[in-house]
Amino acid sequence: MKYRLDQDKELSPQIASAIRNSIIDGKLIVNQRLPSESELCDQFDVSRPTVREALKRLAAQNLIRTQRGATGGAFVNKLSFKDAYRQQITTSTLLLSMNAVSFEIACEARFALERACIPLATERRTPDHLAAMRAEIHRQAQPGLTDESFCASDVAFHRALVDSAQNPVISYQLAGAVEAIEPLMNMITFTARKREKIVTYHTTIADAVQARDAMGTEVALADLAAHTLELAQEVANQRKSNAP
Amino acid sequence: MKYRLDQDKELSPQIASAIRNSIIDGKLIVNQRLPSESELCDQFDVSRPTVREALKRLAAQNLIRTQRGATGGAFVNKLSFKDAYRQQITTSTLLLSMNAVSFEIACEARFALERACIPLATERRTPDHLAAMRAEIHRQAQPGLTDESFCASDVAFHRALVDSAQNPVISYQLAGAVEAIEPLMNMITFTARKREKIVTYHTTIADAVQARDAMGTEVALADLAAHTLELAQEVANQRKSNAP
DNA sequence: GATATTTAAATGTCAGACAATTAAATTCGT
DNA sequence: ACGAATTTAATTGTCTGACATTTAAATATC
Repeated sequence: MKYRLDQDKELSPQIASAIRNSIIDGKLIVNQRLPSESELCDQFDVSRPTVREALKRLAAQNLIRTQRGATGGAFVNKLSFKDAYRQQITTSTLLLSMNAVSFEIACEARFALERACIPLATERRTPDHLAAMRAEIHRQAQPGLTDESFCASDVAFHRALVDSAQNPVISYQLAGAVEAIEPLMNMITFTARKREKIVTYHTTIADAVQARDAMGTEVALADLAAHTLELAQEVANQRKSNAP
Repeated sequence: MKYRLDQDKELSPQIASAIRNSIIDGKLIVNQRLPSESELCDQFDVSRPTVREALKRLAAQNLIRTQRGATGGAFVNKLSFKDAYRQQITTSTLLLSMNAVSFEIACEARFALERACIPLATERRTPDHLAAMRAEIHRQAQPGLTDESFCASDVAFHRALVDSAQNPVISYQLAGAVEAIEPLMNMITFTARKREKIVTYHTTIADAVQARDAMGTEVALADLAAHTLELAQEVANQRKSNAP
């Protein structure tokens, strides 16, 4: 079955698009093998490099995987939540850095979105989730911790909170919000952040989650958001007075 | 300046990765021109098709754009919010369909996340935002509307609500949640959905936003969520009794 | 029958060529 | 000297054909 391409446009995006649509429409299902490269050459009436460029585009989106060898070929990939996380974090990170999003806007978005999971999190949290949160708090209180590790632990804490909602779609969506903003947060961590205070806020949040107190959790998270913004202001002011 | 690649692994992903990292690290900044393909061949010591496969991977992520001609080449793309939206919607849609996410989980996530924007939306909404919401409600009440148009208007309504928060990061994050779940919602629209009732809920939401009543908006949205879930249950039950 | 070898099919890479596009440089006419 | 038309050069897009590498299945060998 031949597929007609518009010869006036670039070919490889058209091929990629055609295959992508087949996947979205369900004409190609998960783990199904695509035709071999030479078969695709025949179908689309193009050369192998052109087909390969199209396939690489799809591989970049994790839509297909390729295997060499006799029974090899390109297979429709089951897009895992993990792959989707990673992609989303990369995209969000680039988006923030390239569009010069202010810390205020990013921080506002991050805490607003995180708030979304609280009713479900307080309702469904298990002892395991609580333990994970407590463990990170304990880590954050240790004196020898590097700034980097502290920041990672901070992310892990919020991740545990989000995961308490036990809704993979929410976890996926919030991964981008929480983790992409981490690089911006570092700016603060490395300078003004007072760990003790953060630990206190985290403890208040964990306590409220443990008590299944949605309102209390929301308030505590809002306090943390406000505190974070204050710190950012401080850092900004210091920079202004230091190097004018 | 030569760049060393691991010859035991595939080359084009390594090249793509190296360039991607340069962009993330800021070594390559927006609108900067990358070396020409033949220069990249020299730098990485590979052939042109290999370089091109790497570039196509980056193009698939909207990280670069290419231009032909004398002053052409590959340029670092400014990832726009719009591009990021589209990517996110595609990824989310595939993620939901491939992982057999239930309607309950998706719906729960969608409304939980949308709730995130309400405090900001009620505080910042302008007459324009209200007008956009009212316009969609008016459209939804018209009798001749196709199911498809009704669904599109539904999405536009919620989009206007989200945009009222006037935070582009929130709008971007929620685009995936709201729009990716639309295909799943269609399942309902085309069967049981009672438009009148939806219009009533939308009106209640718009009224609450107009009154800058955050709590009222949250309650109205929660009601809409509950109603949507009920409809889904109905549809599921009907299917069960129709074709057992 | 188990193990080693061969074979075939597929992707990964390379080399060189030509076409198409585009902006700059050049030429030509006035 | 200036403007318009033409040429030129640089760059990406595509093609052809070849070889290398990997992998599983088929075959041969002990």
